[in-house]
Amino acid sequence: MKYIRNDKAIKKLGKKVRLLRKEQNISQSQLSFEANVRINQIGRIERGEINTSISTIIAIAEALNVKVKDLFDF
Amino acid sequence: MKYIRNDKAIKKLGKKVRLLRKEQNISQSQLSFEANVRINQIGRIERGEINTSISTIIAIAEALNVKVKDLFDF
DNA sequence: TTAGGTTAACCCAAATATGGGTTAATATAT
DNA sequence: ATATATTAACCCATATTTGGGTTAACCTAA
Repeated sequence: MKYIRNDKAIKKLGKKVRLLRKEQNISQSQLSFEANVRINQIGRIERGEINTSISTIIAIAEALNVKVKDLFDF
Repeated sequence: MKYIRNDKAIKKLGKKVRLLRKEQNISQSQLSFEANVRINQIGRIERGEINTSISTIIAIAEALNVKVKDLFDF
């Protein structure tokens, strides 16, 4: 991951997504469908494995019915 | 831009970056140096041309001395 | 006008994310 | 214990970002 400058924040973001998803009692599969992001990506994002894009994060935030800024309040 | 689902938000983000940069009276070149992101990327992000990564946005936020969430308050 | 600084607009190679699929592991319920 | 659902962990091809560079356009001051 040569272009990743801050993997701690990426992991925090992943945990935040997982937390919000769990709070709403939905599976990765359901979030995948709602956000139109492949379940592979959802998993990788939650595990903090990838440096995902703004567009993907926006789609996930919308699917979780939260503001994008709520995913970054750390 | 096949993976971009929300180009309006990407354009808003670019405008926000440019606004904050102008407010601090620094050039793209200076922001590029501070964030360790190439000036090409800074320009493309400000113009809303690309769907940049979380890592790059975090680096830019830090260079602008703002919270990441401040870039998404729209 | 001229020089210098700033930004835009290209090009290319490499790194990474994404989509799409499969299979294994793990948890959960019956 | 046995299904069933959920998640992890792979693989690959393709799309996109990023780095790195160059050149042009535009502005501003000397």
